[in-house]
Amino acid sequence: MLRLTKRSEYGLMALAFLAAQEPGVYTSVREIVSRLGTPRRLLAEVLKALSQAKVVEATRGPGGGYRMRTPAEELSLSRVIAILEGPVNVARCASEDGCDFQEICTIQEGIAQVADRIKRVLDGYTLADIVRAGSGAAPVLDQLSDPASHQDRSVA
Amino acid sequence: MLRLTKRSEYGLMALAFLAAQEPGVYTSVREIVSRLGTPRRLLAEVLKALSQAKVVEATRGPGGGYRMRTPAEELSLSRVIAILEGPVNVARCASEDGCDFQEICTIQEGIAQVADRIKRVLDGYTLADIVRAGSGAAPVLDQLSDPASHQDRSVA
DNA sequence: GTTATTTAGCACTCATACAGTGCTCTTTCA
DNA sequence: TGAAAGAGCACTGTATGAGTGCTAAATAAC
Ligand code: SF4
Ligand code: SF4
Repeated sequence: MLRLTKRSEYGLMALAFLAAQEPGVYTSVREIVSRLGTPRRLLAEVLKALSQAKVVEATRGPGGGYRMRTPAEELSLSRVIAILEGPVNVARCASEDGCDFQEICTIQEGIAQVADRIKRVLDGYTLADIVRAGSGAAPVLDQLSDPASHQDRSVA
Repeated sequence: MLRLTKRSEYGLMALAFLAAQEPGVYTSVREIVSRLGTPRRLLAEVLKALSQAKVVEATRGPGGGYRMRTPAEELSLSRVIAILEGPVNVARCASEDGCDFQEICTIQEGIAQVADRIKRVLDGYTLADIVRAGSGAAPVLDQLSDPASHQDRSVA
């Protein structure tokens, strides 16, 4: 359906929250959930995955919890998605499970291009960008990836 | 999983095939399937949907089938996807079913931006572009939607 | 060192969307 | 009149997504 999963969204919300905390301090799942209102256990699963991927780090016991490990400016959206729901493959032939039509498929190249462009968008957005957008500082990016611009080039 | 459904892919393959036929002639599902190797009934469903959406037109009876109705140059990828699997909504809060977190969500704006950019990519690609890419005419679009370019603007 | 707190690990269940199929009806041409 | 082809309807199986329960291991405080 070409939609982000809740795992990704919960993960991003939690990361945005963690990134806004005082650097170095640990925040427990309990507290994060009390702010976000997400299902407790599910967010725990998500944070565990992010921890294993070294995006955040954890400490157990009283006063324990999670804190950022990768700077928000260096954490791309595609990275988060890849951790939480697997690698982004708009075209199934690019994924490991492949596609039965690869031999005869005439749209393969075209779809691959589209997939690549979408991948670039996801690669280009960092957690910092996501957070910043919510703070009113709406960046101007409308002249980028103009809907029609690539046609002008390719037809020539 | 952020992936195109088979409906969309089958649809695009069929459209690419139809667009390559002699203008005006009708091609039956039977014949299309014999070339593409897709499940017969499923492709029929897909083409029916495309027909109802006025993208292709159909004639029944012997010698009947489908032919293009919307020119390949005017048929965007997002249009095809919308017909075959519903409107593209990378962020669920933008869709009709909404999201429970909209009130407190800090990533809403950021995600909306990402979703918008992805939507633009899909809007910008036409069936003609998809077909053309397979014909060796690989357009240069690498300097578009540069992964880092929007950061430079937004930080300033 | 016992206890409370908190993450780690494991293994499920339930809901939804995707993929694919069967059968009948209507239209159309020979 | 009969064969060909799309239109309509309703259904089944499978995969993925969403969410939960329980136990073990680590850590800090008492
Ligand atoms: S592009 Fe062609 S080959 Fe690649 S997944 Fe889609 S259908 Fe299969
Ligand atoms: S962005 Fe925030 S509000 Fe929109 S869908 Fe994702 S979580 Fe819900």
